[in-house]
Amino acid sequence: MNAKYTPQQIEEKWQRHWEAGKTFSVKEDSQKKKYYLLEMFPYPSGKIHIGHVRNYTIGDVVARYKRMRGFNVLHPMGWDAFGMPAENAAIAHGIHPSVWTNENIAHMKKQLKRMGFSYDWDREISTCEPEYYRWEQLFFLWMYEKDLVYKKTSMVNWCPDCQTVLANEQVEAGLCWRCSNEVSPRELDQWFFRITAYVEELLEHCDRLPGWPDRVLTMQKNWIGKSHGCELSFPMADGKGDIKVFTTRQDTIFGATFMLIAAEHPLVMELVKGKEREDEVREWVDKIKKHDKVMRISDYYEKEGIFLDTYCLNPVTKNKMPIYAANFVLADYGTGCVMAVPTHDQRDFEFAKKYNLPLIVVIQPPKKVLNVHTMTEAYVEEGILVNSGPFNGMENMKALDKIAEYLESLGRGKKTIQYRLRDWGISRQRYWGAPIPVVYCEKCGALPVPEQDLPVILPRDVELTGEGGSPLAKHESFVKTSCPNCNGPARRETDTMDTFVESSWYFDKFCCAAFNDKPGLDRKALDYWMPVDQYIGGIEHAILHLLYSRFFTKVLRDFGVIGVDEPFTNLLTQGMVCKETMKCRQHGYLFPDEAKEGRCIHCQEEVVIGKTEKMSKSIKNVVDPDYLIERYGADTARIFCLFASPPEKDLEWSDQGVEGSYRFLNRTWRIVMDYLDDIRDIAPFDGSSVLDGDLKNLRRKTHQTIRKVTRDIDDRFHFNTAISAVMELVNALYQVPRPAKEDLTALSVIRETVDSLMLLLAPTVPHFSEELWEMMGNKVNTADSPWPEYDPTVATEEEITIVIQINGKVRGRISVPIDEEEESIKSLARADEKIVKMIEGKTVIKEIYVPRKLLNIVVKEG
RNA sequence: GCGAGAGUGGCGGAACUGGAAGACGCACUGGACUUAGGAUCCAGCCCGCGCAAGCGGAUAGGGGUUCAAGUCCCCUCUCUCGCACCA
Repeated sequence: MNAKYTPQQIEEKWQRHWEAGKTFSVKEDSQKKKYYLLEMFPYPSGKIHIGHVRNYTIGDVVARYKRMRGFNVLHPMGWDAFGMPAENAAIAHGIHPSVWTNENIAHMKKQLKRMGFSYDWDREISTCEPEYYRWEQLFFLWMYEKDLVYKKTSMVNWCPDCQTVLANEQVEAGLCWRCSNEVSPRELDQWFFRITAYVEELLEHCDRLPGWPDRVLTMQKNWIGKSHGCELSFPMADGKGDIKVFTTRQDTIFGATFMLIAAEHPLVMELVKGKEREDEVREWVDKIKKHDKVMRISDYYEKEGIFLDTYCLNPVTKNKMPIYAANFVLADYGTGCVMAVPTHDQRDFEFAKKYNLPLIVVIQPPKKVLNVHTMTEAYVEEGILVNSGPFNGMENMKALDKIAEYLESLGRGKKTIQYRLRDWGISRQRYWGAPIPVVYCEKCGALPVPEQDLPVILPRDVELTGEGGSPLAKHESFVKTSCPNCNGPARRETDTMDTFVESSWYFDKFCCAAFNDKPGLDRKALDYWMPVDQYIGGIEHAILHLLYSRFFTKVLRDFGVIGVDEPFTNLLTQGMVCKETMKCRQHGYLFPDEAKEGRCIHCQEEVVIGKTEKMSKSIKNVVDPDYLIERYGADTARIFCLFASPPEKDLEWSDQGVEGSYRFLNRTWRIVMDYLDDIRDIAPFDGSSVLDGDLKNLRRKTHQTIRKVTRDIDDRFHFNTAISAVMELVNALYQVPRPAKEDLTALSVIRETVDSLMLLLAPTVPHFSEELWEMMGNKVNTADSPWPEYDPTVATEEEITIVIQINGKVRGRISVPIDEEEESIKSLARADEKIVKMIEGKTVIKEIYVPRKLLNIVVKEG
């Protein structure tokens, strides 16, 4: 008899069972309702960390639950296998990135299997294989044809540490998203995906994603950054041409007194060409260009500019406006030129003060009067227009449209929309990525690789030195090729694609992993499985990955490859796993096992407990999943991750909490084992006889628990409260006096409770549940059993407590049958000794009765 | 600066649409069983006064709406996250 709970043995047994029986492999089945559950696939960095454990446990519970509810569940797993760490490891240790990556994949796969996740491993994909990335090269060609791919020379974000370009989305406050080093500008030839072609749809569809957290949608909307405004043109004072600006504040046009141009803008040098100041301006521009982006956005640099010895005219006031180049104007937003209204824009105000430029107030606030001589900051609130010709006296916000129309009638402007979103630069000067399928011919220029020549396979035999630049550029047999147009000598593109390209369509590939005909995606399979019903991953991908995936889905839809507009119907962003940090004065940060009884194991110095932060190797506050599995088993790790906090919140790791979860499993195991011999051959209670007392209560509690757990999982993924409900049921089972062996009715009620417990726990602690379930003599595994149903009649309480309030304060409680009439409750309350005393001598103004909850008697003195 | 979210016992967290604040777990305290237990089972556990039944207070702080507010509204404070010279 297996009396003791030994997770290690049980877990291996069931994992073998699932693998041998291919329990979780799925096929399209038009008879069954599909459910596609996806967790963000991992980068194979080497080992699974607790963040993965949490993410995948949440997903696994939902997948297993939906399966028990009768859905045809697709729950795949794969590897986001291209990326820089592989290349860095190659440079540091002389291992080829593919070897490093594949070894990591093998190890992490083993770890995932040890967690008991219900993946369909037949669909495993690895994005670094040509069978995968060849299709994205094909999509690239199609996009090229549709003008959704283009090349341009541009200032790019260059990370000197990673030796590569970063997309705008990958620069965080001027720092590289990966290595946190400063990003500097650099001029490079880059390939771009025209994500801006879909900007309006990407924005509009945000409102069609009710299953996404508001936070993520807001972040996406802000990132897209739609602004309504005007494009205005200001004639040059010398009559030669004009300068165009974008503004959202055309209401302030009468106050525009000077013009600003981004320092990097080509117009700057054009305007001073041949003038006395040309050299001075060039020097200044060069200086500004050298400033790091990170410095320019901080307050470190003051606003500064340089006069270009040129004027334009304000189209409505006809005033002469001096033109300056300025360091704070963005070259790639709007037209790169800005009309400056110093009275109503703080930046322009500071600039005007510094260079002694004229101010004109055009908006007066409601309560005070602005004076250009005494103003200390720009007035940016709403007000009444002044000094604005025909618009004087209007509210500035209401004048926006009128002024736009007026400027339009003058032929000086038109309403436009600007977006913050820029196109997605995908060129990376790295080796370990998908080659961009392009060749350069001396005669014919840049040409896409013909479709029949795909895939462009990433060669294996390269030398990785870490000296910068792509190693592919030095690989002669890769680089040298012939022009598809003239057959003359040509060179291949040696940049590779941003790895976010692979993760923008992997969820499609999972639907048809084995499908290898053009275009690599099987429309029939996609039509069955897509969209993903539930996507789960970290909030850190709220913009990057999720926006790119949405874009790619729309592109593939327009190619007819897929039939959905949006890839992910519901999105859950799980919180981070945090833990307190520990420090020793001599040895710095300590790993958990470097501290024993509050002392450092190296020097016996007392350990200082630091603040709780996201688990990270660099501050050593990590927990090794392997250790957890060995010590407690995967089921304990799983249930703890779910129980400690709701999934969208951060989880604070607690070793004692893990112990508590382990204790709960042991406690449950013990009571089931205790009853095992008596209930193994007994069928669950079928409702054919009338129960009372403890048994009736236990059965009610059982059905209530089924109801609670079902709702908690279904409605809101609150696994923590679902688990606490199950704990209550176990506690209730312990409270029931042990029935006699002959009391078959009692034992059948116990059996019903134990069966329900195992089924309710099956998605959370699958090995544990399967083992006990099997021991109880069940023939069909929990994984293949239907989710338990509750009987609402059984779950309903018979006696309820009605709270009696006087003036909103709880003054008593009475116990009544569930269907007690309002009138009789009122008279019961009035008869209550305590209540009588409290309302004596007072006037009852009214009584508020909330059915089955409370009675509030409102009284007043006298 | 702009935007979003959060603030509840010693701790993690419950409280669904306004209706018993603190479920469940951890920690702690006591008891039982034990040679022993850091195993297990049972019980107690927001704060103040009280032997007690009870009374009063309490959901960051202040105000409001309501018969009734952790929940709705307004103001203030604190923290977290995202964007950040986007004209």
